[in-house]
Amino acid sequence: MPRSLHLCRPSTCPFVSNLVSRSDATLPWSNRQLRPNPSSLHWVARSIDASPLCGPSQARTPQSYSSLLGRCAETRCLLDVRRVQTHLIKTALCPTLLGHKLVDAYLKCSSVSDARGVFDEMPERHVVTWNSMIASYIKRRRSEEAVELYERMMSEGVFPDEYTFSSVFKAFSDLGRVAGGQRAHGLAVVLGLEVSNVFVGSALVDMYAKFGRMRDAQLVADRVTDQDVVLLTALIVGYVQHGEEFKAQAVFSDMVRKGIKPNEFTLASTLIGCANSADLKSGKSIHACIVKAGFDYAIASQTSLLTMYSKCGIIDDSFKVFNYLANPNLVTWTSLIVGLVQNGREEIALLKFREMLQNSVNPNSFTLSSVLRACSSLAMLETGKQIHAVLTKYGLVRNGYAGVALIDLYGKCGMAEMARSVFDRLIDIDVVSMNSMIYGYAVNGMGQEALELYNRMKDLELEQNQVTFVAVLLACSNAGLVEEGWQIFSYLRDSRETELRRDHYACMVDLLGRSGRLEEAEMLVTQMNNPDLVMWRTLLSACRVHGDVKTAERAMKKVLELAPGDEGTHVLLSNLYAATCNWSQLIEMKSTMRDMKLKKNPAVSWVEVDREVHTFMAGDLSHLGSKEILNTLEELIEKVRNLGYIPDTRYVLQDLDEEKKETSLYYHSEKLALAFALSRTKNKTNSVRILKNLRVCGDCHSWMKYVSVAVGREIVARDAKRYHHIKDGLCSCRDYW
DNA sequence: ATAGGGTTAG
Repeated sequence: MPRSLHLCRPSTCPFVSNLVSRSDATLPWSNRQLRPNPSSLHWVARSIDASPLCGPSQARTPQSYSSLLGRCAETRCLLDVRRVQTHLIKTALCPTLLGHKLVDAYLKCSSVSDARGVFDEMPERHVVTWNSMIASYIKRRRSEEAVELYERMMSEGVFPDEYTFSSVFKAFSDLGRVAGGQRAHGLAVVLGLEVSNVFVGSALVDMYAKFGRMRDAQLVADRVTDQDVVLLTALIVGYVQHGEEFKAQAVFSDMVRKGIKPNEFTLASTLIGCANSADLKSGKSIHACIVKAGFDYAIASQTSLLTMYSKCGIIDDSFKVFNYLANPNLVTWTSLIVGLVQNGREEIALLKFREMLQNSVNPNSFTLSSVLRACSSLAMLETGKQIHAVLTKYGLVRNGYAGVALIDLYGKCGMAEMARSVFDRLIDIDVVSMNSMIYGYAVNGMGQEALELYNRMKDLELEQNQVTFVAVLLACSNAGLVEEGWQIFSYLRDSRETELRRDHYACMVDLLGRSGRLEEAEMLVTQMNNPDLVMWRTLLSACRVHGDVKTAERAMKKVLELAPGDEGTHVLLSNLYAATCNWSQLIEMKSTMRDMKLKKNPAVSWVEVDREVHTFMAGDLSHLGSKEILNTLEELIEKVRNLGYIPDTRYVLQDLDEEKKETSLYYHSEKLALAFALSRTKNKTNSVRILKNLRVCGDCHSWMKYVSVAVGREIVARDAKRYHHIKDGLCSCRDYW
């Protein structure tokens, strides 16, 4: 009988109702509710008597009720169980056995509350009933109630058995109750169940692994007499999740040697170990095991295989694994997307995400936070906002991971306020979310806001880590807060708590250098042991900003000692020579660069219009809309010249005459991108956002300030270093970058 | 009658 009959209401459809009652004897239990007046007690009584399972003569024996409940449990029909219970209450037959049957039937019908109701009414309960009740609480992650029952059963004089233990440890690990778990473990030892039952043993191994007590997990595993694949897999998972890939690998080889056959899950977990340690060689040997064992289509191990290849940087092989699978599930899709994002293939990640949706696979917070990371690296704000909407739809905006990804996106897209509103709605604020928010303020030059959060972290006694200090120092640096930065830096240097890292020094050198205190900056670099490339380069760029040729040359010497033939350095110094009109040095530098066959990393700017990314290179007029770009550019140039803009040809490194220098300035990638964006969004008043892979050029920076006045719109420009919010002729960086 | 391990993220 099709279940859809449930949709028919008996009272409105007498014909169907008749039909059903006539053929009643052949119906499964679950359709009896179609009868008129289904809740009547009389009806229950009659139907039980009339049931084909138990004729009138057997109707009142415990066996008949027992098998009736068995049928109800099989058909998973809650209403039937309730009816039998109603009938049963009037009898006083075998309460322990039938009570258990009722509890069991309710649990099979997924009604824990009904089961618990019966459970509580029972005068005495068998250990099996306790076990069923505890196990279903655990299955539903109601660990608190599971532990409560476990403790109550003992106080009522019922001893836990191997079934109890094999499920109850999970509740302790879920609640993080180490002491309680250990006490239960002690009892299991006393009852002789730790060593003799592999179910108990593996539950224990799993619990200790989840507590991070791998030594205890290993000790239990070693004591269990008949180790099996599940127990050893639990051990491997523990080692992998605590970064001991080597030991995981050892357990794996050991089990193979002992002749215990790894299954799909064992292979999956071992592979994650290979992925985490980027151990391609072991990963490939596990791949061979998978093929040999015939797990080619097993989803878990294939997903791990995909992850392993992508973490080893071989994303093409991840694709091969993925394409081989007929039915990738959500996790598989997500793994592929994550791998693509981690390997810098963000565009393909977004394509795959769309394909996933088209295949009716719904994303979760894992998927969406990865997709958001793709959006923020490409600074695709519009797409990111759509993902924000999807997160809202699934109720995931307050989720920590997704929230942090959103904060990063908005921070990196120059929308610190949006980032903050996401931040303020997070359910849990932790170090990572704090760091992202501080970093978001930092790249947007909002130093005070960053410091405020930093202080709030201290008030909340949130542990601060290396990332926190880098972010807050960067914030000081980008906002020119020298004193505040110096204070934090010296606090770090004097306290023994945190080890100062290269990045902290680099931020401080940057901060000192850019505020013109080049002497102190240089001193800080020389005070470090083994200052590396980054340090000298940081000093060098500070020299460029302040036109300090002498210090620059010392820094450059050091850089070239550490990295002979470093192109960035040559470019930086030639920028400096150009800016300070040291033409002879510039020419010399250029010929050295030519001799060394050094080429400038080409400048690229891009812009998102109508959810599409358009890329521009300096002087590249091959873009589809190049005619409209040139027209807009010309219009803009005329307007800004009237406002007082004068091209700053110091930023042209080629040896051209002045007029040609000016023209070459006009075709800088950021100008092309801005002109394009403006021409495509002519009748809009919101801000335009452009992005550049290198630092924004000085002339373009000043040009954009004029343009913001000319078109009356805010221009948000992200360069390699930070954000520039340009509005009404002023920039948030206060011409300091 | 009741039981144990797995794959995706900042």
